Amino acid sequence: MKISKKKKLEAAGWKVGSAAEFLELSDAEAMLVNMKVALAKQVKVLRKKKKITQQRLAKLIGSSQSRVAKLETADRSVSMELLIRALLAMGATPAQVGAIVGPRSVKGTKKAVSPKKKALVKR
Amino acid sequence: MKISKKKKLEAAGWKVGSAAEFLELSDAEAMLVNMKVALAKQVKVLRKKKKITQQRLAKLIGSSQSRVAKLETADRSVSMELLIRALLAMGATPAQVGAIVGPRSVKGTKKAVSPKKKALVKR
DNA sequence: TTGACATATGTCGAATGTGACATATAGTTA
DNA sequence: TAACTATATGTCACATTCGACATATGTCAA
Repeated sequence: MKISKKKKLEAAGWKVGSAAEFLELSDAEAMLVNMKVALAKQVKVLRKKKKITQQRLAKLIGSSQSRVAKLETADRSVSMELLIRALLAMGATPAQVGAIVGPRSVKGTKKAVSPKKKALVKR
Repeated sequence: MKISKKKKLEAAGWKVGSAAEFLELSDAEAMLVNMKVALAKQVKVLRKKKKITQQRLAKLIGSSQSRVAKLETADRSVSMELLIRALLAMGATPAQVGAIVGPRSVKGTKKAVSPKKKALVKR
C-alpha cells in the first residue's frame, strides 16, 4: 500500500463500517510492524551466531553493508522480502521464518505495540 | 534484490564458494516462491470463505480489483507485504500467517518445487 | 443469444525499495 | 593519542511494486 493509511481513510469515505475498519487497518499495520521488527532482530541474532559481518552477509544476498544495517534496524525502507531473504541466506528454514513471523502465543501473553515500534509505520 | 540472480552470479565471480552458494541462492529463491504461492492460495481461500469479491477485498486493503487478482495468482509483481496485508485485513492472525509461510512439516513430507512454480522466479 | 457480474491480463505514471557510495559513529588494539 | 574494523545514517539514480484503468475472459441466469 503506497499511500498512507491515514490519507486513504480521509479520502472517499469508507463504504462499509468506518470505525471498525479503521481499527482493523491499525491492527494490521501494527502486526506488520511487529513482524518486521521480529524478523530484523532475528537477522541480527543469526548473523551474530554465525559470526559474520554485515559486509559478508551483504555479499551473500547480493546487497551492501549499509542495506544490511538498515535491515537489522528495521528501517522503513526495507521490505519483508529482503528480511526473509537474509534469513534464508543464513540457513534459516521456512518453518523457522514462519515461527518468527507468527510465534504461537503462550496463553495470556499478548504484548502491546510499543510507541517505538509505532513510529516505524509507513511514511 | 533487483538484478536477477543469474545475472548476479554471472558477473564478478563469487569470492567464496561458487557452487555451494549457487545452490543456497537457488534454494532461497525456491523457498521464497513457495511462500508467495502458499500465501496467494490462502488469500483466495480466505476470501472465498468470507464470500467477498476481489473488488471488496481491494477496498479493504486500499487497492484495486486487478491487483487483488494478481495477488491470488502470485503474479511476479506482488510483494510478500501486500499478500500478508490482505490476509491480515481478512482477519488472519500473525500466527496463521506464520503457519502459511512456514508450515511445520510432517515427518517425511518434503515437496519439490514444481516447474510451474519455478517459472515464477524473479524476472 | 444478451446482459450482468466476477475474475484475469496488460499497461502506465507514480510511489516505494534497492544497491552503492560517502560519511558518521562506535568499539578495539596498539 | 592514532589506526583499524564494524555498524549506522544520509543520499541518489535506478529497479520494482503500486493503484488505477481499460479490456479480455469466464460464468451464470433470463
